[in-house]
Amino acid sequence: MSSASDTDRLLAEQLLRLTRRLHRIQKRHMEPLGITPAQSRLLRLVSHYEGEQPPRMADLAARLEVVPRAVTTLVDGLEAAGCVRRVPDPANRRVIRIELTDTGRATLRRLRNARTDAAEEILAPLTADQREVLGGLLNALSDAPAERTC
Amino acid sequence: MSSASDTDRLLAEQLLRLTRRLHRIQKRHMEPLGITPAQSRLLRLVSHYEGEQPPRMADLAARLEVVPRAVTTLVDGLEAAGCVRRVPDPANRRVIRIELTDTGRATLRRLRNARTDAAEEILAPLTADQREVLGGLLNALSDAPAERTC
DNA sequence: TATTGTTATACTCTATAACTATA
DNA sequence: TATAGTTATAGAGTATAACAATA
Repeated sequence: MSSASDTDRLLAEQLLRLTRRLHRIQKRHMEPLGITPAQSRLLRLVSHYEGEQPPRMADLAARLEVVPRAVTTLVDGLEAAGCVRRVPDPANRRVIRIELTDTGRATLRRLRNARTDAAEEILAPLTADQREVLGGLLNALSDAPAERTC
Repeated sequence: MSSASDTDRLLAEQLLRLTRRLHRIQKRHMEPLGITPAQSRLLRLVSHYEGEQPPRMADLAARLEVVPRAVTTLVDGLEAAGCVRRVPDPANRRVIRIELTDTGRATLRRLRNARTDAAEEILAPLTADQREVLGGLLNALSDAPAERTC
């Protein structure tokens, strides 16, 4: 006997278990680049602004769904690695804009392979069709529409 | 233009983003019970041994896919909350077995609602059919067969 | 007074390494 | 010598609260 809420709890549990594995795998693939998974997400987010005005700290926090304080630490790390630059906004001197550096762009290219390898490793058991179905379901589950990769 | 590896990277990303949300939601639902999500997982795992011999620390670590040291802290917390008991194994005095207490069983019952609510909250956008498909895919993705809930 | 980002602090989760007590 | 669990330590990720600078 199993009810619908049994299934739902199990689903949530499997989701978390799977993601713990994915996180471990990503970390392992990214370690040689000196970038943590959270820094990688932030770096890619910054790259999405290329061509527009660079994002503010607050923009990044909102898009990552974390508090601004969390972004400070991530940017500290990326700035120390030379991947981004803090640039004060002349129009509003409270605002700091985060610019991608050439090093950052190079790191992103190397990161792409690491992320691909990690994704392949976790998704290996699924066929291309199944991956598409999974993508559709995950899309339906997120409030916001999917972010563009690369 | 998007390649298969684009899709895969995006999928991994969505998975992690979704799970960060789920983790936040679970935490919020469990906070009133004084139990963290990781403690909740351990507590449920211990309950799966009811009727058999209680699990050793090493068993729990293996099943949770973490190092034994991580289990020590979780059991510390659950023991302080009165949910489990450390019982030395008389047959092998290096071994410690983790027994569920009545308080632990009561907490599990209350936890069940919290976990259901959290799961419903995150799965709300999906129909029952979609949830079933998702469950199948997640099952295919895990090496080990799905753990029993409850 | 409200906004932006920071310093200060803390907690969860997990890891590695070295140690203790058994076996 | 190998095993089971611990103490000690560290680091990633995230949070809240108080604060400085600016608007």
